[in-house]
Amino acid sequence: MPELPEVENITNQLKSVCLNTTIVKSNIYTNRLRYNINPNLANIITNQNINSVERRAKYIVLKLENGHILIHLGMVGRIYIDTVAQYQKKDYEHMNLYLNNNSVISFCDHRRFGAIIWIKGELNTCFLINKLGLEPFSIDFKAEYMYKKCIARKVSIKVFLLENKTVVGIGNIYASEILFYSNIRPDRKTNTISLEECKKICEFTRIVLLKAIKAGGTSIRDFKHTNGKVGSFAQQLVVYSRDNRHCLRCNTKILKIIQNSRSSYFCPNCQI
DNA sequence: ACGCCCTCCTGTTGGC
DNA sequence: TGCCAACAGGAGGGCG
Repeated sequence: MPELPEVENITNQLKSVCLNTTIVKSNIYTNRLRYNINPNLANIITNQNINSVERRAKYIVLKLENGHILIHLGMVGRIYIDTVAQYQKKDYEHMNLYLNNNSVISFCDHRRFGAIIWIKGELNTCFLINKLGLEPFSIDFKAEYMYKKCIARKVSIKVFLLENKTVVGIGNIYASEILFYSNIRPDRKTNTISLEECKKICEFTRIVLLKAIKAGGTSIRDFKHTNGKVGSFAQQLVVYSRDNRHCLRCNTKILKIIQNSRSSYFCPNCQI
C-alpha cells in the first residue's frame, strides 16, 4: 500500500497532532507483527515527550527523549487519530498511544506486514535504517550518483528502484509510473541505463512523488488518511494497473509483465 | 557477491 | 449464489 507519498501524508497528519505532546498511556493488544513489538514498549514510552515526527523512506519516525519509535505500515497498515471521547477500539488494532492533548493514535494492520519498533538511542543504529539509500528529495540524489549505482549492477531497473538501497520510497505503483515518464522499459538491465536516462529517472522520481504527495497519495484499495479520506492520485496514474488499456500518449496497448513476482506496467512503444 | 524467489498475513476479486 | 485460486501497494532472508 503505502509508498513515500502515502507515508508522507500520514506523517504530516500525525505531526500536526503529536508534535511536542507527551505520551500518557499506551496499549499493546497484539504484538505479533513483522517483528514482534517490544513487550516493554508501553512502559518505555509512557511519560516521554514526542520531540519530532518525521518520515524516513517508508517509515514514520517518532523521536522521543531517549529513542525512536519506528512505524512501518506494510501493505495495508493504517493509523487513526481520534479524541479520547470519539475513540473506540478498532478491528485489528495492535497498539495505541494516548497523548496529553486528549488524542488517541491507533495503529491497525490486518495483514501484519507492518512494524512498530523501538530504537533505543540513535536512529541509525537500527539495521532497518542504516542501509537505506538516499531520500529522493535530498540534494545528493542526482544523475551521476544514480548512474554510478546503475552500472555496478545487472538487475532490472524496476526491481532496482524497489530495493530502497539507492533511492528510497518508491514502491510498485510509482516505479512503473516513473519509468513510463522516463521512457525506460521496466525490464531494462541497470548496466544499460545511460547517464542521460538516469537524469530522467531522478527528475521524474521527484516530479511523480511530489504530485502524488499533493494529491494525498494513491488509494487503489486500502490506503486511507488518518481521518478515513482517500488520496486522489489513482486518477492520475498513466500505466499502473492499466494493462490492455491504451497509452495516453501514443494509444498503444499497455502491457503487464511480472518481475520478481510483482506486476509491472509499461507502454512498449513509448518505453525502450 | 549477486540476483531471484519465498515468506510473513488476510481481505478482495474474478472465474467457473 | 457459492466456492476457490489468484492476487494485492513491502521487504528481509535465504538459496543457488
